[in-house]
This record gives sequence, structure tokens and C-alpha cells, in this order.
Amino acid sequence: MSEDSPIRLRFAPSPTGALHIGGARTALYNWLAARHGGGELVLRIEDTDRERSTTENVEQILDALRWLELDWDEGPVSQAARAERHALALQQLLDSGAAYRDSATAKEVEAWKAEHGADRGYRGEPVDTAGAAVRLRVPDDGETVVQDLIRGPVSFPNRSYDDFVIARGDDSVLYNFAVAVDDAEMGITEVVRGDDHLSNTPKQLLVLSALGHQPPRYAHLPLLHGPDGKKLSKRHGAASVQELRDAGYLPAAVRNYLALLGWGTDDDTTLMSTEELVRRFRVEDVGKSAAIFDEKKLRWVNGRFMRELSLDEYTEAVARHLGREPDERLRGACAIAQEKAQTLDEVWALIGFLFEPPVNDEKAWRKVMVDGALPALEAASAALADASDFDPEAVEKALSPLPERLGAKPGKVYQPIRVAITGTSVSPGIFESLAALGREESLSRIDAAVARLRS
RNA sequence: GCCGCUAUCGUCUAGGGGACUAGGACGCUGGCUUCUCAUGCCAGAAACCGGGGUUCGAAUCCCCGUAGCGGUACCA
Repeated sequence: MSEDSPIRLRFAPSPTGALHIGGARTALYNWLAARHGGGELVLRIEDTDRERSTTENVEQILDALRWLELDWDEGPVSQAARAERHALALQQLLDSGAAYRDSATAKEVEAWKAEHGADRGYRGEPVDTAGAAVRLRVPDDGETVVQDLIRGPVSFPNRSYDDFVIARGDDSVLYNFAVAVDDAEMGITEVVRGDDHLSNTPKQLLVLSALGHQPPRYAHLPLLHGPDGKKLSKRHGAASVQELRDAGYLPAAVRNYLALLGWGTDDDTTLMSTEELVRRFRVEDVGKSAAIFDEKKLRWVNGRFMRELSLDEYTEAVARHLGREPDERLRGACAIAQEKAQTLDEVWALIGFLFEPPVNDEKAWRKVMVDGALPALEAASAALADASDFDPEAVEKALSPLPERLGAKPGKVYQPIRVAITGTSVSPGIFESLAALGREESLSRIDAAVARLRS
């Protein structure tokens, strides 16, 4: 990259629905490259397909970007809104003869190719019928070379490309034309996008050259696949950014994990703050091969980020996810659960008993409420009733003599208490859980369990 | 079909001619810690797609296969 002029990148999603993980990674890489290089990021919405480009779809993408905390310096600019600029550029090519009108149908193009060979692109004859599509003239000789930051030079023989259509019969322009014009006119210096665009790049280069524009630098990112090795889609679980949010992942963890999909730094750094990501990221270091999205590793990364949050940040995140108020009660609950959850979604299973009656886990009851449970609960009830105080330390002090006194292993004493107060066999530490529940409610739940065991 | 891209543990990757007995991370297995579940710590199993070259020497460079993926629309 040249050091003298500021870089300018763009993220240009087409609003065909939710922002998928692949698109999110492309956005992230653009953002990281812009921030790393002290450049600018433009958000452009590729909405020239008016059928699919609804305002809801655009809103979804903006939402996803905001949730990921990826900001942009300019836009969102609508590609469709730049139609006059496109029309001007189109006219320029028509006037110079670089493009021409051709009324050939798909069938006729196919027939032409059958006649001229499979590796030969279609070449049409100009007609002056209004309402005919506009094609760009592609040379028969030579090759068009994409200087790719990730792959190096990639050359494509010109003769294998059709004189491709750049505008429909109604003169509305097509993607490969609009992109080339917009990138040039918006002063984009680096185009960082998915690998699926590599084969389209020569077309954009041809348009740029016909228009007399300098091309930007390109970087084509390897695609993301699902666990089955196929292109990532809804079938693969959390495939969109909003699904990631709903599953209880933290934006910073998602950024860290996504950055690692196709890019690595040294041989032993995995967990990175966003500042560190910005500092270390270079498009040139992105790998060449497709990566598989692995939610297991995301979960681990997320768990690490969750545990590093301050209690206030943690409570805030949990509250937002649960749709509750981040009050003192929730804060106390979070304090005893923070070490145990990998996603925000898992927190409720751990702390729900503090806000609701015990759950009804029959399996846990049958497993734990066996011989010895009744005396243990009776003894615990008495000890807790007599406890001097009810903070975790006092509760522990009251309960810890019980196993020895009853001649039982600690688990035989604590598990029945756990099932009595939570209804299930998994919870935060038993002393902390009792203290958080409070003496009155704890005793009432333990006594209810005693009553049920006696009946 | 044609044009193109890619190929290291199950997964993400480091490595770019000798430092490779191929390193790290997730996951997995075992152990320790332990009131459950987690966490944390320790240990272990686990890979250079195949074949030819080039070279004293190839995971690394070249060629050919194979496989996967992308493009090939008056979609983006």
C-alpha cells in the first residue's frame, strides 16, 4: 500500500436480507484495514436490484453493523441514488464506441458460443434499436490482470469473457458497471471483498479502463463455509449476525473470532482486544483458503471475554440480553454466575432460581433425593435457621460441619440442598446461592423439599 | 463445458528450501482442583491431498492429477 495518500475503503453489502457471518467478516476486515491505516470507510448499499432491496433489509444490515460496533465515516450511500452518474458514464462509453447496443437474446448468445467454441466469449453486432441492452466491447486478445493483495497477480484471458451487458434495455445499469463507476468516483483506494467477486473483477477493470479511470487495489477474501464444508447458510445454525446476538455472544468476542477466520498473527496469539486487532491486522496477511465457521471456538472465545468483564459490564450485558433491569438483585446474581457461563444465554439457567420458584427437574430430584437426603436437609434447615448471619461465609460456617456430623460425603449433603433451592442439580456455588436467595426463602424451599420427601 | 481460486491435526492456523522429532488455539481423551456444573492447571492422541520433477536437501519451488469452491444472468 502506498504510504503517501490516505486509504479509503468501502463495505458494500447488497440488502437481500440479514447480514450473514461472511458479510460481517468482510465488514470487519474493511473496518480493521481502514482503522489500521488511518483511512476512511464508506458504507455503500448495493441496491440496484430494486426487487430485493427493501428498507427493512437495509435496516437489518445497519442494525447488525451497529451491534458489532463497526462504524463508518461516510454513508450509507445508496447505489440506486447514483443513477444519474451511472447514466453519464454509460453515455460516455456509448459515445466513444467502447460499448454498443445489442438485442441478442440469451438463446442467441448461446448459439453464437456453440458455433465459436466454449472458451470464446460472445461478441455481438451493434444495432440501433432503442430498448436493446448495452454491452461492453471486450478485446479478443491479451489478458486482464487483477493485482490482488492476497493472491498476487491473477490473469484472465480476455477472449473468455463475453461482451457483457452493462445496462438493461431500459438503460438501468448492472452491478459490475455500477460498482466500477462508484468505486472510481468515490475515490476508493482498496476494495476488500469476498472471493466470489474475483472472476468479476476483470469486468470491472475493463469498465474502468474504458472510462479512463485508475483501478483501486483489490483484496479478495477466502469464503466462509459451514461445518459440512459447504458455503455458509441458514442450515448451519447461527448464520446471521442477529442470530449471534440472540445466542448471547458479545460483540467484542465475535469480532475477535471473526478476525481469526482467515487471518492469524503470530503463532501463539488468539485472544485480542479490538485495539490489538486494529494494531496487528493487515489485509496482506489474510490467508488464501476458505475457512469453516466453528461455533465451538466462538463459544470458548466468548466465555473468555465474559469472564474478563467487570461485574457492572457483565450485569449490563446480561440485563440487556434478558430484557431486565440491571438492578442490585441482578448484579448479585451475576456475581455468583460470571465464572460459569460461556454465553449470555446460559446465565439465566444458573440464576433463574433467584427470581422464580425452583424448576421442576424430576431427573435431578430422583438422582439426588435418595437415602440420606432427608436427614441432610433437616440438619441443614436447622443449621441455617441458627446461622449468625446469612452471607456466604456465615452459610458455609453453618453448613460445613454437617458432612462429618452426618457421616456423609459433602456432595451427599450439598446436592440435596441444591436441588431443594433450585430444583435442579447445577447451580452456582451452594453457599453463594443460599446467601443470594436469603434465609427466609432458602428455609422455605428446604422445608418444602423435606415435606415432599416425607410424603 | 469454459475461465479462475484453493489444498498443514476433526476445526482455525504458524511455518515460505536445512531452525520440523511440523508449533499454537478450539474441540476430544486422561489427571489434578472441587459441594454440582463450569473455570483453572497438567498430560495425551491428532496433520503437510496423490504422483512426478528441481535440489546435497521440499510441508515450503515447478508440473500433472484429484478434490473442494467461485464465476460464467438484461442478479448482486
